[in-house]
Amino acid sequence: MRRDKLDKLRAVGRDPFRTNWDQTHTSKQAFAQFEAEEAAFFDANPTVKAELAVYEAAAEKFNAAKMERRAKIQAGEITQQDPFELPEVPEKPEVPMGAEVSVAGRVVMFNVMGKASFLKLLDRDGIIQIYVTRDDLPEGDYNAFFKKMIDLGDIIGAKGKVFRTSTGEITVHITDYAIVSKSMRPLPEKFHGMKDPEQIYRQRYLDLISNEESRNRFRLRSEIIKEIRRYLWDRDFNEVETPCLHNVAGGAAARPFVTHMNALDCDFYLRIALELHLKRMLVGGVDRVFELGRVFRNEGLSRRHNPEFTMLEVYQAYTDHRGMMDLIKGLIHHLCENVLGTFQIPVHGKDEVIDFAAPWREAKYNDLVIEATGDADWFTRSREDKLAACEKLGIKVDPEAADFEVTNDVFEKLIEPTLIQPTFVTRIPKELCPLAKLNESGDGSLDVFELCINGQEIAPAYSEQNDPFVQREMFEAQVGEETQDLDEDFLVALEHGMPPAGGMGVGIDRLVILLTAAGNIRDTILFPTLRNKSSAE
RNA sequence: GGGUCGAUAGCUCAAUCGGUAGAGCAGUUGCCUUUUAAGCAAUUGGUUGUGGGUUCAAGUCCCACUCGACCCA
Repeated sequence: MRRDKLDKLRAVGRDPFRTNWDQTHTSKQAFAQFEAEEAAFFDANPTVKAELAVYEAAAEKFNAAKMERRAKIQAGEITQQDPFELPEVPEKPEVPMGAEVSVAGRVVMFNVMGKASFLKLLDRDGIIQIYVTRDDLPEGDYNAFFKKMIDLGDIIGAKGKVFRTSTGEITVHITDYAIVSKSMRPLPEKFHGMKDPEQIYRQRYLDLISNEESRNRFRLRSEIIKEIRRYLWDRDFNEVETPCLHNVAGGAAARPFVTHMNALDCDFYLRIALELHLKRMLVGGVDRVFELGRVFRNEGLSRRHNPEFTMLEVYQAYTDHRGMMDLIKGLIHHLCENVLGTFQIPVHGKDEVIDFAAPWREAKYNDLVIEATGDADWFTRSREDKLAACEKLGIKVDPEAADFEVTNDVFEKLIEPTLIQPTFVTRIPKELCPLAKLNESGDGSLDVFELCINGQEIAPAYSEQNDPFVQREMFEAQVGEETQDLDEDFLVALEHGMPPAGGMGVGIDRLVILLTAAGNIRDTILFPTLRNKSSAE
């Protein structure tokens, strides 16, 4: 269909896919410039400002009456032909037009009103309206080309002076334009936007064009990442990039993806964590180090899990998990202040608000379990008694699960979902993590915390294990459970001496879910993992 | 992996008990020089996810498959 238009455009020497357009202003920049010009004019002409206020009040009444009439027509109470009176509106006081701007963007609205038209262009900052009349364009252009050749979805450039319409919208009154890139396919429905989740993920660009909420969320994600970097750089952390292809998939308990390298004829694992390489950096003397990178876990998909996700890991020498508490609290406060402009974040789908400004709770793992089970002697009971107790509590547990796994099921199913406000869960049992230092108390708990917010784990942090002998023992205990291979190279690194350090991992996607009140990890990942679908049409 | 629900025009959605597949937006053709989901008039658009079955008759009932959503493991 639209191919015909390509030929017609080319026939008169207009390239439907131009190489450039000189965009001098984005929508936001044009608004800012005009508002400044307008303010300067009002300062010099205070009477006009007063007259304009009178006019705007009248215009508002006029528009309200018009809307009311339209609503009545829609409801069938009156018809288009019924007589009607609209309130009088005084002559609009003259405000000079602003300077000329050149804008560009995708046409997302096109109202032709006879010899004049309104269009809206979507650019990287938002949406700006342009206005054109027949007489502003070269003879014949408006009827033969402007109205005929521009479709919703085309990318156009437009040049003209800025003004404010009678309804108060800042608009560019254009005198020159060009179709910069013709769209061959129609846009999604303009009012409802794109709804089908599958299509949103597969064709995210259409979602971004038609859904402002989605656009805003991904802009926020970008700003969050920018501010995380700034926060860490300001505190003298070095950003590094370590390999994605690992010989041993270590640093976490997760099933890895396996891939094959032809040149060396050997298998590699896609990394499941950043930890072991970043600790090698500590050994190498990079005392403050972080990496923001993708990790891959070959596990299920859910509202909270995508097989590839973005992780921040931070390591700081000469501190411990307590230092990490200050760091993550400071980081989230920084994001609240510099990105969101608020410390209170609503929870998606719930009538609840997370208050980051209030003091953050700190609770020991064991205390939380005792509180949730109502059993002060929980930890001295046998595995069988615990299993029986779980049944009473309505928690499904694998009957083969080890003692600590039964308890951890209680934690994950009964406690974690209730931790909505920021909570540092400390003193986690040593079986759950082989890479942290044991607490001095000798009770088998670790000097670690798990920061839980909105019922999910956001950031685990450790006082990092730097004793190579203890580390080896703890690895060997884990390898038996087939979750991790033993990373001999890492142990050799530790044997060279690693400074005492605090380390932390932050799931960026989950953080973004939290901070943007999204309901699903897939709303925070541009192109979430989906099954291949051959009929991509 | 298990359960529940879903897939109808480019998009958002209808279609009663199994009986001629419709509407709005988008598109096309007109009218309209400050519109705001603009309006008015006309008009195009479909192998109802795929494959099979039951039936005089299937978008609708049955079976299998594909893709997805939600919940569970």
